Amino acid sequence: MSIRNPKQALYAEFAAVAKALGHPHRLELIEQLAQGARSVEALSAKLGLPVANTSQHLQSLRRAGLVAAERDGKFVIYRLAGDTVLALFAALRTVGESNVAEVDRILRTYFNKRDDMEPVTREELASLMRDDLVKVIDVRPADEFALGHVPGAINVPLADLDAQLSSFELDREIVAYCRGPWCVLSFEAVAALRKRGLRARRLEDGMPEWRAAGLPVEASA
Amino acid sequence: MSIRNPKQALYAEFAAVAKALGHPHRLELIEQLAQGARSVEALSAKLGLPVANTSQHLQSLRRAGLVAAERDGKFVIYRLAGDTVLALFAALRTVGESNVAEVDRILRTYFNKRDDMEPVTREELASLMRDDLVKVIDVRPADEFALGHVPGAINVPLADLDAQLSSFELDREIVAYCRGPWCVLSFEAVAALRKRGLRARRLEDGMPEWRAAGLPVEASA
DNA sequence: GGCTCATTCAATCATTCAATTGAGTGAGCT
DNA sequence: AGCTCACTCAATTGAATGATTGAATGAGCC
Repeated sequence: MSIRNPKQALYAEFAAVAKALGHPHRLELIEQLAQGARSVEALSAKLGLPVANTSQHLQSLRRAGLVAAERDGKFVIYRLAGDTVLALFAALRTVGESNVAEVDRILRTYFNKRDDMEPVTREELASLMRDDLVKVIDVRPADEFALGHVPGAINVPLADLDAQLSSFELDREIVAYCRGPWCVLSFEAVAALRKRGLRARRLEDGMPEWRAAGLPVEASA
Repeated sequence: MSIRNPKQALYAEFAAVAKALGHPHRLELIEQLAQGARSVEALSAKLGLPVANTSQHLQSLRRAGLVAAERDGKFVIYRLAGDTVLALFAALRTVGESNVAEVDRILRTYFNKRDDMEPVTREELASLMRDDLVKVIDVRPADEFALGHVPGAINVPLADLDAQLSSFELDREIVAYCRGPWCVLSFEAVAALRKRGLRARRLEDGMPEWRAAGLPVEASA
């Protein structure tokens, strides 16, 4: 590196942070870590990547200050470096959503974007839950549910939805949530429930945003 | 590209946006465009880069949806694609500031970070100006000042500061501002003014943030 | 100590990126 | 039309990145 003025030095650092976000796998890692801290092995299984590859991506995220790692026995547990990372991720999504035509196309194709899928806001759900007016289902895999979920929610991974249908009362609205704003699972869960004649809506965003909003979180043993 | 599920497709798009931010020159371009729309030539002069290189960086920003371009006679005028871009840039700075040790070191070395340089908030300045209690100086180059500035501010590029010193009343506090939160110019202006016995403070952040906050902006002819 | 397992490191190869150069395009001007 | 000027494109070079492989490290466990 040649001699730089302070501004260039700062911008080089910021660019390094942005560069670390510039790979789909690393964004997926951040999404996963937003659910809770995990080992390299767990993350590599989630993403379906070789462990060495996962490790390298995690290290580049760590060098950029986006995640932190600490050893726990044989495992190395990675976690997000702070709440600002989540805010950055959200800002990135917002820009993509509002400025990239392809993103809009994908959202309209695969998600029934803003059509009949109007989500429940977090505040609305908190209020509905106080009055016990809704049943809340968490459609994420069991391990993510275990790391933290909306208090009182029950875990119904998508594959188990049919099996558990009989336990749903017909007169109570169901609210489904997932990892984040565009987790297909909650869209599919709502679609499936409606097809069976139940009233169902999605929660806006997902678990990390619920937590970031300062709302209560319950963790399993 | 192989067949991807919707999430991977979305994340590939978001990663492309992040990648576009992953180069210091492109961040500088965004900072410049945050002051106002400019031609390729003007931007290349500002950054001190060859025109062709500037053009290519601008094009990669455009492909990512971060800036837009339109032809005006012989010139091609680039501008930011929207307010969300500024929010993303701010989020990136926040992450860098809170998570990257090197950023902290630079800020402490070159800027007197948060020591005796406590900035004036935008709201405070708006109020002080209503009562005509302060003199506001814009220390950016004249061309940036012309694209939009705080109403009533006078343009005093750093080089002209000494020459204009005599016009400053001793009993009125001076508030200096610049391009953004870490534009050295306003730090240096405040330091120089204080050395000469004047009361001076910086405005928090800079012009783009003032504009984004919905405060009034005045443009020169 | 020696074994196992999670993770990291090191080496390799293919791909992509950044900067430079010089040629090409398109709008205005005479 | 022919010229100028602002910008873009295309081709080249060297550097950086990403995926894969297999070997090293380091912490627990026997």
